[in-house]
Amino acid sequence: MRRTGDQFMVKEINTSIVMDTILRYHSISRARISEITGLNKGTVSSLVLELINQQLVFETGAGESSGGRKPVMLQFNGDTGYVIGIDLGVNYILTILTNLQGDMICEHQEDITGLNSHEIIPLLVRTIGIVSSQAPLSHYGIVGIGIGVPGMVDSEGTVLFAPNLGWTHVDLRAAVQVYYPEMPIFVDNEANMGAIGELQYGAGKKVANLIYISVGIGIGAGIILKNELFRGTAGYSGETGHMTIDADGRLCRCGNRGCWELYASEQAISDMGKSIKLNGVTGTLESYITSAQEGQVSIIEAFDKIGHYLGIGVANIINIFNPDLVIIGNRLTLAERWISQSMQDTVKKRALPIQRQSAIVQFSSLSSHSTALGASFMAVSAFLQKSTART
Amino acid sequence: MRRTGDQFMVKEINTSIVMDTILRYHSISRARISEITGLNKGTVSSLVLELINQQLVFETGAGESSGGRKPVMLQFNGDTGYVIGIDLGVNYILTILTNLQGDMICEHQEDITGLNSHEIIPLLVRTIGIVSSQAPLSHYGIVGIGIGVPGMVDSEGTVLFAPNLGWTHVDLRAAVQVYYPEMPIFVDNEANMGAIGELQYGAGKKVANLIYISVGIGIGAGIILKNELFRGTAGYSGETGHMTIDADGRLCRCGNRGCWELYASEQAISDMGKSIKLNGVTGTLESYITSAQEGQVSIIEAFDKIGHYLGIGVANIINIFNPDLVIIGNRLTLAERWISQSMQDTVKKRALPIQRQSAIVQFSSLSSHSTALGASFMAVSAFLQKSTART
DNA sequence: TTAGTTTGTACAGTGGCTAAACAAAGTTAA
DNA sequence: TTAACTTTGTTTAGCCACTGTACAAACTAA
Repeated sequence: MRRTGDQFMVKEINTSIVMDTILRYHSISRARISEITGLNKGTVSSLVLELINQQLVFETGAGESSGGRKPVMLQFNGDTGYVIGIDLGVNYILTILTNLQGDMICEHQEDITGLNSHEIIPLLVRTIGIVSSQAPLSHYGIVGIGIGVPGMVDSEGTVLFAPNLGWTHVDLRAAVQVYYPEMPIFVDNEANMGAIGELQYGAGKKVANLIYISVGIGIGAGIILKNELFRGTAGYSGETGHMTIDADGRLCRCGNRGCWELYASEQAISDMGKSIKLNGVTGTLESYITSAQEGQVSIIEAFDKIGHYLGIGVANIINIFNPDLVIIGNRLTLAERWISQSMQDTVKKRALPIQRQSAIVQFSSLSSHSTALGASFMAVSAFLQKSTART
Repeated sequence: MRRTGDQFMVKEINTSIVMDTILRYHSISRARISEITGLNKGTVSSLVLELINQQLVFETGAGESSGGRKPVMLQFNGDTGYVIGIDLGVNYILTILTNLQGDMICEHQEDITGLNSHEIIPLLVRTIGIVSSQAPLSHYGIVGIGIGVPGMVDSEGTVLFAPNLGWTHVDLRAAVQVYYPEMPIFVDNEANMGAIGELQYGAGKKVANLIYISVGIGIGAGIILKNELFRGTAGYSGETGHMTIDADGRLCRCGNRGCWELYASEQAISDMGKSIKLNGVTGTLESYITSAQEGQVSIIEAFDKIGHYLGIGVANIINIFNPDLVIIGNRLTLAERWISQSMQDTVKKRALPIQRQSAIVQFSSLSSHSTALGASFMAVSAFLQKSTART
């Protein structure tokens, strides 16, 4: 049943409050923490002492006096440990190393075009080794690995279905765990990781309800509600790409008709491209962007149309969730310049007036790093939770 | 900032766990509660003693022995207080009186067709008086009032916009509070109340993620995620009726095109009815149902179509949320017989296979009482929370 | 120098929890 | 019938994290 309350729970809650306060204010004294949180000065002192002993917090010296004894300033010790975040894309692996504050130390990218899972996983493990070796010496070392995958992932870290990788039932967590038996490893959908990345380090820093829409070959969404990832009953929420926006529309490979991703994804621009008279365009998103930069009108109009359809789905999401923020991420952000205007116009036209007032729609501010950063934060979060739990 | 942990919080949490356990098992001994919850026997004893002193729980006598001393069975004292739940509909007020377990003691309905807010509110207050007078003598008496309204409601209980009532900015809570100055009063959207009603007393009793779709003149949704109502950032979530399901569809009064409620609501059936050759049909939902009962094919086909479009939106919601359960409520449930089949067929076709496995779609099991019961539960919930809080 | 302010620690007291002991009340079987 | 065992619910001692208060240390300002 539910966890019962006892003194350890109280301490855990309060330690976490103290920690969050230090993180939020960056540099703060014990006295201020006590004031802000409402915790007794003595309580704060004793909790901070433990955090210092764990090397999670350190004293940076005296701060400015406001007419009395100078405060001793505290800071989170971001470099006491490091984590690895991996964005396993359709044709690339992006592996990054960050400290506990999300500062990126190094990154490494590999092309995986045409490889199958038996080739990809060893390569992925190799990238972990490469960035690990770049980690500065620290008290805790590497404390966790997060991996974002373009497909459905169950709670055990098994990739159930990743159509664009051609994977079904690949137990990715276990496969990596073999190489790092003691390491906490977190595998989740790429859109969920992206949503967390934006919430923690991107545009959604001070926001409670955020929908991250990952627009690549298909469309997926990471849903953050009340500051928490919402995964759905079985972990399959956010399949917004298969939301019907045209009841009698084109047939989708999912069996449904008029799915959003048929009209507003990388796939959609390719489909449009085929029917446009091309001059030297090869069919990749990048090639269409080049054409648009060169001023080819038919391509620019195609992007405009994509933006319109993107806006229809975004407006639906706003009407359903009433979020603070909708963030468009993943590959299609490359075409922001040609998509943004028509998308925003359509959202303005289609979302209810009362929703528009509060909801903001924007493109990812972390560009191509949302997923990797989110994945790394999963590991950070688990590490801090474990650290502040019962001693 | 966040609430800090202290011994009172621990007690509150554990009291609430004990209370929930008693409610769930209906009749249970202290020893079993201790076993189930993991709380120490002494802790359970002392918490139960307080609940008994507050008359929230009582001992019903000895239970069956399992080879030792007979246990003393405990039960929740549902009749220690009563609450009022009100479903303010477009042309009716349904006011019910329930005990703290949701058992309905009496109900009262009034027709409000053609009345404005200055006439409706006094009438609503009068219905409160009528059902109040039916309340049996109890220790706490009437402990709260909940009201469900067909429109957007802010956190202060002001009805911001209720198009079908013709209300804008009516401070309903304050208006009722005048008559009952000390009474806790909760005003919320009718779909939110319905969702809570189904979660507590209806089909969604053992479910974490439930979407209640209220299909009346328009469509609204109450969203329960992780056992909690999700209201959105400003409280305007669930405006699913204005989700686009046909990108180039008909114009809606909201300014958008192809809104779901144009195709799958009471309004939709009326619109269809106009273009059907009628024999004696007057244009109300009831009249169409009568025609369908009489076997008029064009009407039956119209309902079938409504079911199809209802299914499209439901499939979208399933793909987005991955819920345990979707419940269709409000007026259109009257036509369940003619709508259900085509709706279920469409959902089966349109929701992703993996979602279908877990999600169930059904019509309300509380029929027309979901909203009133949900409203009454809001009051029960607040009362119990207050009672188990710090003494 | 002195008075006042601010910071952080020390210490007693509170209260809710746990573990263990125990009394009461039952069953089971020789 | 009696003895041994089980189960229930209360009591008691001890633990631990919190709070409030007192206080020393360190600083500002007049």
